[in-house]
Amino acid sequence: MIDKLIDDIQVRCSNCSLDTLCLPRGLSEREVERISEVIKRKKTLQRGESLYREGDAFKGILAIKSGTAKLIRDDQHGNEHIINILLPGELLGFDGFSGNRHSCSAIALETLSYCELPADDLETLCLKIPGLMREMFRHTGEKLNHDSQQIVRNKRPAEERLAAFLINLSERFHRRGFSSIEFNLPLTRQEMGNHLGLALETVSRQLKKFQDQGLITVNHKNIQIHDIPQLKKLYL
Amino acid sequence: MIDKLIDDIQVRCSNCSLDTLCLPRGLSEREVERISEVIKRKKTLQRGESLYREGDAFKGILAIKSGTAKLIRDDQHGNEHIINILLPGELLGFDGFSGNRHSCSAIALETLSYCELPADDLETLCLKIPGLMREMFRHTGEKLNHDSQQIVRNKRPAEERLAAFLINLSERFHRRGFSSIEFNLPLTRQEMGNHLGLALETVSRQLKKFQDQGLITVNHKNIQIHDIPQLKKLYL
DNA sequence: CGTATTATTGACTCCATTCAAAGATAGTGG
DNA sequence: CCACTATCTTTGAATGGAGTCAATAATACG
Repeated sequence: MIDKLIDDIQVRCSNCSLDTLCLPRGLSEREVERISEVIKRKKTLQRGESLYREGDAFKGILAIKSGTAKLIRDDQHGNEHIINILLPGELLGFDGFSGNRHSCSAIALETLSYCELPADDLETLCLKIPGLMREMFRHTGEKLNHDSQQIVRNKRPAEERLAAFLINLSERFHRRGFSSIEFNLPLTRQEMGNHLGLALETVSRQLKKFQDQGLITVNHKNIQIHDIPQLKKLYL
Repeated sequence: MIDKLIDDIQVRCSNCSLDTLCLPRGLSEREVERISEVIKRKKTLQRGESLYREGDAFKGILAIKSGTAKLIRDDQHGNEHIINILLPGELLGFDGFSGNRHSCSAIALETLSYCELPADDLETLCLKIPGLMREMFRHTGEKLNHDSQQIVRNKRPAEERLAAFLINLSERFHRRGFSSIEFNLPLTRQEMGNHLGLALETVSRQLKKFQDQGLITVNHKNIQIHDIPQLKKLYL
């Protein structure tokens, strides 16, 4: 009973600490109020549990509230390919837009809570709230840009890919109020490899090389970045 | 004067031979009539001319009427990366959805004619024609799927990438009423390399290998596919 | 017909993968 | 609390696929 009340309060986007990052970012106060009425707070997941699986029916656009997730596709050889990493305030589910079936799976990388803008309401809501439609288009556009950027980046040498990945994480953590120079990788070496198109050994060796060069300090999943400009130089 | 009349007639989607492939595919007859009123027929382009350039303001969603185009991003080293190839009836421009600026350039690969659904009308039209909004979402979803598929495929060996590329072209030509076993590549070896993340020499060698294996016959840009199932086996 | 672009082919090189083994960490249950 | 196991990470050595360099050939174009 109390839990339900708390949920009702927390799910209001205007009370959410992520309102400057998440869907509300591009919406007016009134518009946020209206989408708040249909946004559903979903149950918390543990590492390894899925937000949705490839082939699932599209149920709605999701927003990470806390924790991180990976967006993956499995190939015919049983290898996992990580298309993207999702941080709090980021949206996912757009891969379900075509054919109303998801073409990717979304898996929690750690304890994760999230919200859902149900598919049923999405269309009606877009008609009533033009700002929402614009935001949906903008977000899909950003996803497209991310993917094409990824296609380009994956052709570069291991050193550049990893440098770009670290800086990208750093900047995204920073925008969420975390430190940009010290954070924990939400991924294993294997997963970083899957994301960057490298063998896990290559990731390990490359991290060590950055450390030997004094650019970073690696301690298992903990990363300290000492020289952001130098790291950026490697791929810019 | 006469030209203008012809244009007015041709631009009506219901009279267009591509109406089963292009935007009209997912729309009712009435809906097609309504979008026809705002669709603009654009002037014909020659090889190398651009439909839009990276950084350009988003002006609308485009549809290829005849000819082919490439969607590219240039990296910091002046290398061109081909994100996608566009055939008649296919839509492009979605990379302009975020920030109202294009993040890619679209360049004609041969003489090309195309239509435009202007950005100004897009939003109002989506509000009036729910089917159009659904179609826009579906198309962006398909673009996302294509890109993530590309990310996965680009990690595979050269042989698989090229086989998949040839079969993909074959099937898309087929859907447009062309032969699936004989067609002209709209790309140079260099461009195929740029698309598949390979050196042009690798493309050339790999094509020769397929030919030596009796899978295809290559004659400059002309390709004859002799054994589609075997070619598919290489990557499935 | 000459020039520029595009394609083929060979030889060499190198970056990243693969294979292999050892070391470290976290989680589990006795 | 510690042993035990599974998972993850590091490091080395060898291999190989594709890139680079270079020269030639073929084609398209003005």
